[in-house]
Amino acid sequence: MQLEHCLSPSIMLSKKFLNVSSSYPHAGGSELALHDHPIISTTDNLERSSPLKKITRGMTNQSDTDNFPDSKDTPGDVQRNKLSPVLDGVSELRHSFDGSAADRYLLSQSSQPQSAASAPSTMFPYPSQHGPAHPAFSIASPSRYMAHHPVITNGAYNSLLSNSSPQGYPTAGYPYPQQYGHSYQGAPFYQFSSTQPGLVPGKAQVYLCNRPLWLKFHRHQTEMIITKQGRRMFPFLSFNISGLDPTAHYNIFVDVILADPNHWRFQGGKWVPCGKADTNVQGNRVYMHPDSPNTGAHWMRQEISFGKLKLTNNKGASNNNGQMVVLQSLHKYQPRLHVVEVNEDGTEDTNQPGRVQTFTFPETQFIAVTAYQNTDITQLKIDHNPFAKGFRDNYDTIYTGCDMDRLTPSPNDSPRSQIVPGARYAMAGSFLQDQFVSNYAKSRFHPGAGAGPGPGADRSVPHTNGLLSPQQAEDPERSPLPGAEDSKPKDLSDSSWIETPSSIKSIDSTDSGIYEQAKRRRISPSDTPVSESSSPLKSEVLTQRDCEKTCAKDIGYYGFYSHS
DNA sequence: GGTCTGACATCTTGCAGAAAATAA
DNA sequence: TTATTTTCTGCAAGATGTCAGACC
Repeated sequence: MQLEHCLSPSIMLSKKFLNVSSSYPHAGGSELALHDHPIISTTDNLERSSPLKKITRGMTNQSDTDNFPDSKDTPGDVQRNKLSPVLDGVSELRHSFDGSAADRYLLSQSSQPQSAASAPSTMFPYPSQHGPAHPAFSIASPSRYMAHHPVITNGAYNSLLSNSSPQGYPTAGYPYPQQYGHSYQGAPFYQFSSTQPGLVPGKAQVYLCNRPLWLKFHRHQTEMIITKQGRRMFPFLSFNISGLDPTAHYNIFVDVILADPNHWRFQGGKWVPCGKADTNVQGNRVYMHPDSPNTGAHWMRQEISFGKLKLTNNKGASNNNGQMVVLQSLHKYQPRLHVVEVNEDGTEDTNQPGRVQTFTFPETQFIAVTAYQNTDITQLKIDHNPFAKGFRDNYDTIYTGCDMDRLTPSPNDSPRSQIVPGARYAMAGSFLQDQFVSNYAKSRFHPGAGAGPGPGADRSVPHTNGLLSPQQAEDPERSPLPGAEDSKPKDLSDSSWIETPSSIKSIDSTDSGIYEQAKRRRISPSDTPVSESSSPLKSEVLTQRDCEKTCAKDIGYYGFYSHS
């Protein structure tokens, strides 16, 4: 076997990148109205004559099992998909509870429009846009459209970012070269209209599945650790796609490009630009989904997760198996999703235009770091990443009981728990649970039980329109279930999370606010000591214990999960 | 002084094999 | 009763943030 065939397509793609100097493209496309949420998506008809495609299939398929078991068509997946219509039946209720959880289950194309209309719009499609606006990527000839260190410049949405950023980092003022796909319409299921400028009916729509979690981090300016051996992203990129031709074949991959031309530094508790970014760094910037190439039906059937994607600062990592993306510390990056229609054998069809679609989600921007700078980010990581559970304070004494409860296997609880056999796994947290489900589970835990912010209160980021200012993001539609309103769940969390404006709290939280408070007090230098007697922690513990008793008896609790 | 690196403790994940349950 | 499937258990590998020290 030729050595070249052993390489990941992403590696080979990156090789093409290396031959091109970086630039700051300014395509200057027309910018659509930008309302509540900016959409940055491009689709380009690019060159298509890639020899790479010919080797894609074999290599990626080979890595399917090893690298991406979650994306396979496991029985659990099938089961999950079968459940979708049923889950849709309670989607409206879930939206009342928790937008992130609803996101998860509203992915089904059969989702009910009426539900969507009343939903807090935590997830909505980002339709691709067609036209040579942003330097979208082409499998066939990536170098032509993207340098190895391409930069997307900050534009309209960054004004929103800067407005919403607690650090107030200056990000605006850089003309965005991309066209915006469409403006946010306020509904999670945006229907294409051929009359809309810049949109092409029948083209793919992409949902950022774990958008609420991304927004939480984005509020504080997401940081991603990069190490020599590679560090996984958290949150990781996870998408759902619709609008593909079920029978056509597609390659789906992610690349990471510079989000702005600055070198960043964490100073005075906030990120500030400091000099120019080094755009000459070479290395792999593309991560091909192991399932690629595959049919549109395959991609649309299941979540497309990039949980195994690793970030590294090791330039020599380019010759790994393509699992690692080489970045530079203290630079801001923007991941992008690319959907490329290919022939059944994985080769590109050179005769048809419009087969490359690129999607950019501003909330997934992050600054690469070798050590966390912002303690808020650290805390969010600890709170939401199951692997970091060991760093959660009071986990054993406070959290275990509720954790057990909230993860009690339920038919609908977690797609993940359906995939993994055994109660042990159902009980255990997982990325998916943490990213999508535990919010939901927490809602279960406090179905109007007046549980306060404990597990179920969110202290940081609203899930409605995460790029909005906290004031904007206050979701009037986020009405709790009857009873939850009476509980005034915000009260305690408001008092416990000092740094975070109360207005951006939501009931969407992956984890307990209890230990979050404890840790926040411990870590945050700006925190003021809270006397034990008056600590909300104690009251929350009591509340939580009460909840443990009541939840088990709560008929509504089970009814909420009942399919019938 | 800022940034990077590697060791560390803790936890999750994934796999293999055993045990239990079910079907033929 | 036997074969197959499902569930459970144990363990190694891997992922996490922290911390101290090295590097620039």
